[in-house]
Parts: sequence; structure tokens; C-alpha cells
Amino acid sequence: MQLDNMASVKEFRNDLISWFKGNQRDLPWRQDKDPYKIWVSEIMLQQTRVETVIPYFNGFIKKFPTVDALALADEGDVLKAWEGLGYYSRARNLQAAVREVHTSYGGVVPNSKAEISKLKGVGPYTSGAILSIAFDIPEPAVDGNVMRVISRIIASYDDISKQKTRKNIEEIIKILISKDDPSAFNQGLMELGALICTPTTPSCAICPVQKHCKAYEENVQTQLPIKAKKTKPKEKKMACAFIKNKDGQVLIHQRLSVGLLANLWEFPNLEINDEKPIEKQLTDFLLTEFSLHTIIGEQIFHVDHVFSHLKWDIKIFEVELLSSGEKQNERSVWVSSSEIKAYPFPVSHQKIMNHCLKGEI
DNA sequence: AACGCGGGGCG
DNA sequence: CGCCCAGCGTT
Repeated sequence: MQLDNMASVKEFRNDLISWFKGNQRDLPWRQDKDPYKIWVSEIMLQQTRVETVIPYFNGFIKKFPTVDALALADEGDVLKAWEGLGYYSRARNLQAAVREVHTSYGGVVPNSKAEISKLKGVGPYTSGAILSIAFDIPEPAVDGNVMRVISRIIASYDDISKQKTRKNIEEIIKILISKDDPSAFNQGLMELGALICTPTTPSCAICPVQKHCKAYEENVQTQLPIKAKKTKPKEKKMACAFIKNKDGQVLIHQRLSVGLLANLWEFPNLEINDEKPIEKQLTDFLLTEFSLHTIIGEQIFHVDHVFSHLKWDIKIFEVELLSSGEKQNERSVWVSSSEIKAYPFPVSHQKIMNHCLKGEI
């Protein structure tokens, strides 16, 4: 690929776009060009596979079909629709941004780079994706797929985890992008990365832009792109309490509004150390944080849960209530096994729920 | 420029 | 078990 040769650039564009038009997958967010739906899909697709997103997208759009519907919705209902998808700040930022569009833009998604980039959760990739796909504006949309494809096309050994590399690739895309059909061009690059130019074993034999690819020419496609290794997730040992009151209700607690799993619900739990008995740490915790006098019973379950940056080792104990269990704190509530279904839980605590309430839900 | 932030699927 | 996925906000 010669970036300074117009004929070569045009051939690349045409090869990519005609391949995309003949081979693109039939995806729910490709049914129309509603900027709101494109936006929702792009947020869901951040760090998340297409196949994972599809059912969430369909359910989410059915529940919140328009900017106004999402703007007026309850945050808990939005998190419930996001439950299990991960990176929950995406959902909270999306609703905050949609509320901004609702009030400041009359419900109409803005179509300028400057305005759309101000919206919470809309970074350089997502702004370019919405502008090109929904509004046919030739802006780069550089995600992991595009970085992999371009790194191979130009045989670059730059580390794609660096911000500078992404910016360089954005400049290359500004040269390459079709001004006639920026939507098909950007989606074509991503689709190529997803279907042909895959991470470990790219299908170079059937690649529509093979003749433009320097990595293929040099047979280094499997060595590219270069990406720095991530640090291992740190382990945390947790103790968790499954407590029922005499009415058969279970105690659950809403997490803080910032940080990990913000505003999601969980069974009361704490990080434990190796210095004191787990039972002692758990009773102290339940007394201090929930004003509950308890006796710790048997360990009834165990959950290992891996996040991108940490690992939870959770031991779940059945807890007997000594005090009455009236009001605990502002962010906790006693719920029946039918009521609990309305609360958004992270997958780690869904596992606990499914085990402890087996047969009841 | 680094790090925190989920969850699942695949080799 | 490690790697990767249509990244962004915070520090």
C-alpha cells in the first residue's frame, strides 16, 4: 500500500468497500441509520464481541427505543438491561449523555465532531463511528480491528497499546477513507478485521486487500500487530454473607456509585485478610456496616471470578440472625426471592444467587 | 502515559 | 490458562 499514490489508494478503497457490500453480516444495528441505535450499538461493542452484544442490543432497543425513552428511564432499569454485559459505567455514561442530548439538543443526536465528542462515554473511536455510519461524515473510527488491519497493511511494528500509535493510524485513515462512502469504508475495515484479518490465524488466501498488504508480502502477518502484555489480575479473598430474616427475605446491598460495578447490587461481602478468622471478620463487618448481630454458620458455596484487572476468591457463608434485622443502612434492603429479580447484579453475585436460591427463583 | 473497568470464548 | 474483543474516563 502506497499512501502517496492516489491510484493505489483508490484501488484499496474499492477492493475493501466492494468486499464489504458483498460479505457484511446481517446485524440488528445495520437495519437502519438511526443515530441513536448506532450510538447504543457502538457503546455496547466497546471491548465486547458482536455475538455477545446482539441479544443485549435487541432487548435494550425494545425497552428504550428512542433518546427520549432512555433519557426518562430509571437508572436501575437501564443497569438491569445491561446486566451481564460488563463495563457498567458504559450504561451509566450512555444514559447521562442521552439525557444531555434530550435536554440540550432537543433529542437530536448532534452531528459535529466537537459536539458529539463532549458526550460522556463518546471517545475518539465512538465519535468517528457514529459520524461516519449514521451521518456519512468521513471521520476515522480506529478500534482494535482497524489497528490490527492497518498494522499489517503497512507492516508496522509500533505497539498498538500506545496512544501515539492510534493517532498515527487515524492520520493514515484520513488519507485512505472514502469520502463517498465513509460508512462502508470504516465498517469494511472492522468487518475485515473480524472475519478475515483475525488476530492469530488471518485468512490471507481469501483477503480482498491481499495485494495491498505489506505484512502478507513479507510473510510476517502472524507476528503483527505488536501489543504490550497486560499485567496479571491481582487476587482478592472475599467473604460473603447469605442472610435470611424470619420472613424468608434475603439481605442485599447496593455498591457505591463510583468505581468497580458502581450502583450494582450484591450480597454483603468484604475483603478478608489472613490474620484473623474469617468468621470473626465477617461478624465484625456485619455489626459495623449493617448493625446486625449474627452467628456465622457453614460455608455453603465458593465463587472464583476473574475480571480484567483482578480476581475474586469468594467464600459464601450461611449467616444466622440474632438481632431483629429491622433497618440496616441506606444502601441495603431485605428482598423476597421474587423481588430480587428486579435488581441488577454482577455475574459473580448472580452465581451466588442461583446457588443459594436454587428452586426458589 | 498508565491504570481501572466485566465478561465470555477460544486455542 | 493467557489472549482478545467495534474503548473510555481518571489520574
